[in-house]
Amino acid sequence: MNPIICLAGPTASGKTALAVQLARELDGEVVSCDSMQVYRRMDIGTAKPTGEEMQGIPHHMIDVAEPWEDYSVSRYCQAAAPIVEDILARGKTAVIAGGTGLYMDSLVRGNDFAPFPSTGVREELEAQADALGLDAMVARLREIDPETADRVRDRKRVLRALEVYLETGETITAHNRRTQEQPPRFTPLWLGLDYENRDTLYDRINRRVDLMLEKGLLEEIRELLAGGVSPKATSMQAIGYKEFVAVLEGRRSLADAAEEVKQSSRRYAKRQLTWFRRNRNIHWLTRKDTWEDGEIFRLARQIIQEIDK
RNA sequence: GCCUCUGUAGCUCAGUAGGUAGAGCAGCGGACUGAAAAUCCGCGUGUCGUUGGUUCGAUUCCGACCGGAGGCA
Repeated sequence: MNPIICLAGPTASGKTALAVQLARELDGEVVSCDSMQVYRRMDIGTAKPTGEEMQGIPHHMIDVAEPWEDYSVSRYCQAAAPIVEDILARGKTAVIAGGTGLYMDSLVRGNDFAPFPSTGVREELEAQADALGLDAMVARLREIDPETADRVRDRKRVLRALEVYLETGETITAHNRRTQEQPPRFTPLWLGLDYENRDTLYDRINRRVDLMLEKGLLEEIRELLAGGVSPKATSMQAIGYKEFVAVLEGRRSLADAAEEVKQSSRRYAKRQLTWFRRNRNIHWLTRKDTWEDGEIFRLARQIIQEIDK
């Protein structure tokens, strides 16, 4: 029996409930894999599991950062990997569940990240990009790392690739190749959650946004801002936060913002599915509209048992 | 009841002097190695209301009908 289960899926697909059910069944603990649930006091808008929903199952990697900090993949992996090891050492099952594909893949593969640039390097590159234009930066990248220059065209990645080279003297292509040659850190059993009909998932997302507002999302955001969190902080770029900050500042109507949150969440779900679809190891649990709660769990259990044989 | 306007993509609309059509938004697909709930790339998905007529050919012209909006009564 594989003591590591990765449970992937788009937002609002039911990961939280299934993760807890699996952990109960398999004597496990949940390791959250969510780039926004790491922040404390961002509870409603990130759909963080409540104490009741956790049903006594230990949950890790939730509330591990302050909302004014800039969290990152590497920080996540550094903290989560030892936790997974520890769960295994205690003879329990680690249920790694969440929707942040980059974090999950990086944790499992044991990705090594090029160091953060020394102060000023990123700012300098940003300034150059502003002055010379993105094309000029791509041209510069092409001289040192043509592979990345051909593949990548968005500003963030072009600048990051340059930054890594300037800082380490190694191209990001070489760095990635080197880390990918390493054997993966963990070899989990992969499960993916999806709905047979996209519209069903979208309905759930829409309803959940309304529910968040009813639970007091606006008040939660008000308190975060009052507590000194800048609207520019990474945490405030989360869907359901950045839009409602504008409402609190009187710059847009609640109805208008709520619509955008729903739409952004739907697009986000689509991007998550795109990310996970390319993972050929995932056993997809496709939920049909007619299914009742519990059926998805029975399917998951059945798949786990079959693989075990 | 009569008159006028209107009906084209999921929505708002453009267009074809007759040769089966295109924008925005929505949607769909993809990429992704220290911001990833971020960032970026690609793709029109269509009984042109219905039905007759004219025509080699009708979404386009003509008639009728159906739906919508407004006006007169």
